[in-house]
Amino acid sequence: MNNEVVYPKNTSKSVTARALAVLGAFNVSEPSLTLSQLARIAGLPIPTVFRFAGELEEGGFLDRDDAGRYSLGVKLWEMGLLTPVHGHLREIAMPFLLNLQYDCREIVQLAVRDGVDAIYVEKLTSEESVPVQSRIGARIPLHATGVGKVLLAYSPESFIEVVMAMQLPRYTPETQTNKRALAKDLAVIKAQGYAKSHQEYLVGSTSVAAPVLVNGVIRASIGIVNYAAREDLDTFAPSVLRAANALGRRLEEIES
Amino acid sequence: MNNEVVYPKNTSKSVTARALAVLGAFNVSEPSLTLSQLARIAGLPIPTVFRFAGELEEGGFLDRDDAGRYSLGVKLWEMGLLTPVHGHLREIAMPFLLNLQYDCREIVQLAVRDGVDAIYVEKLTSEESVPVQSRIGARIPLHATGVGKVLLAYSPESFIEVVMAMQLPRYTPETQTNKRALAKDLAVIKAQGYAKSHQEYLVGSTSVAAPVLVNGVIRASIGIVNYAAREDLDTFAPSVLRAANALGRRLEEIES
DNA sequence: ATATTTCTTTTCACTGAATGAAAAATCTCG
DNA sequence: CGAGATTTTTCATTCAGTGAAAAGAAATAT
Repeated sequence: MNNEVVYPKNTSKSVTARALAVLGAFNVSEPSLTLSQLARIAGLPIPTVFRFAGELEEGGFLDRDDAGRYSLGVKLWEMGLLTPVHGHLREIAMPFLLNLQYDCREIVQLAVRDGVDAIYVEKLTSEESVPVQSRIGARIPLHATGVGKVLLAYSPESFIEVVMAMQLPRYTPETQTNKRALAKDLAVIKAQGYAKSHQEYLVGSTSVAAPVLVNGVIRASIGIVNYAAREDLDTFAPSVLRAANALGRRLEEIES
Repeated sequence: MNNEVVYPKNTSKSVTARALAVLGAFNVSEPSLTLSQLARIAGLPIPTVFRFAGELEEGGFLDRDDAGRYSLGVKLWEMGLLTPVHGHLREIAMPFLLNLQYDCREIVQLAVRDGVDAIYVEKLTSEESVPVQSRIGARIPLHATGVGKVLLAYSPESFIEVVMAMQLPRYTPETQTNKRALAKDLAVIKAQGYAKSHQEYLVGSTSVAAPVLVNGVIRASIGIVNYAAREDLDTFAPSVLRAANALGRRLEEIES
């Protein structure tokens, strides 16, 4: 008589990796999830997720509302603040961005490179209606925006080659997907010290961006954008440059 | 012959809790740690932390620099952005804060209540030299600051009683630690719709704060502060009120 | 240059903690 | 109120985590 229960092989992942998968289930369009959704997205059995979620909630990594829906917890937000990208860059950059915003009243952006794309670390806009363009944390291509091209232009030659070797997606008719043309763009940017971009990513958008150099090494990029096809945006180029330079100097000062 | 090795009892905590303890080892003053420090602070054996740290790094939750020092990873920052406090509050509030900053050029703060204290969700200042007062993410008492007292004043009576029953720490000679006097303060705040605070937390600081009400329920508090004993700060009270009201209305609109 | 200390990484015998099917409890909605 | 979906508990089973010890690297002193 064979009444033994079959316990299927525990698939690959470590306990820690599974727990993290639960946190990883959330994303911008689904910032709040039920237990079953969580389990489905994380690819784990419901009781397992139930256990993890309980522990994560305990630690403040997850929140659970009255309806039983989970969302990421305040603890994660607090930890994010301890991250170098926030604590060491955004925090220091903020006054410079604010003053730039004050000067030109355009959308101000701060971006860094992460892997082969750029991430918006901060975006300041006084427009109350939220245009979902360029959320903070959003990843954008290096070859098709002002801040992106600046980050690329000042990167080491070896890295530029890696990016050039990739398939460069086209977003608008103006996107530079031709490697030779892009290389020329980058040269121009380095020559004049800042980048102009005209609807290369989004039709109607124009941007001006400058590098934040710390002891000559690119650290971030500051830019202003206008989505309403404003042609004379580069009258603000000196302001953008001033902000980027000042931030670079401030960072040098702090790190010395 | 007894040569058996003694394997001591595995102390209490679950695997997940231990992994999270590793992340929890970081804090504002120690945003970057070596393996040994990490192990000491987390209270775990080095090899255990070594294993965890490897997995956490794998998932982007930790970063390791060339010197081998660990810091919290970009993934955590990205997750923090998905948190309701950022995605649903800070993001929407930002333009209102920015415009308020534009109007009065004072330090602008956005705070929410979390447990029995307030947390700064955003702080805008155009001052480039960083006064470490009120970091974003910092917890501040409810009874001794402008934004705190507003959050308290508009909280349910039952919660106010809980806070009143606590020992209210004194920070300056002006701090309201007397329960009766504090209750009167709160009544005044509700009557006039905003709070004034004069060096109750830090000598020399003055603040004005107003509630962000969503369908009549307190959600956050917006304030301006000046650390240079500026007496006439309340000339900006109408601006602060306008910003807080506008944000409240915007949130109602979005949530309907 | 060499010894000493400190920190990081690997190994491995051992077991405690995680697992998930199944059942029970609870919630939802026609 | 009953059928279906979702959440929570239970529990027999075993697999993944454990941390002492030793080896390997770095940093620091002699």
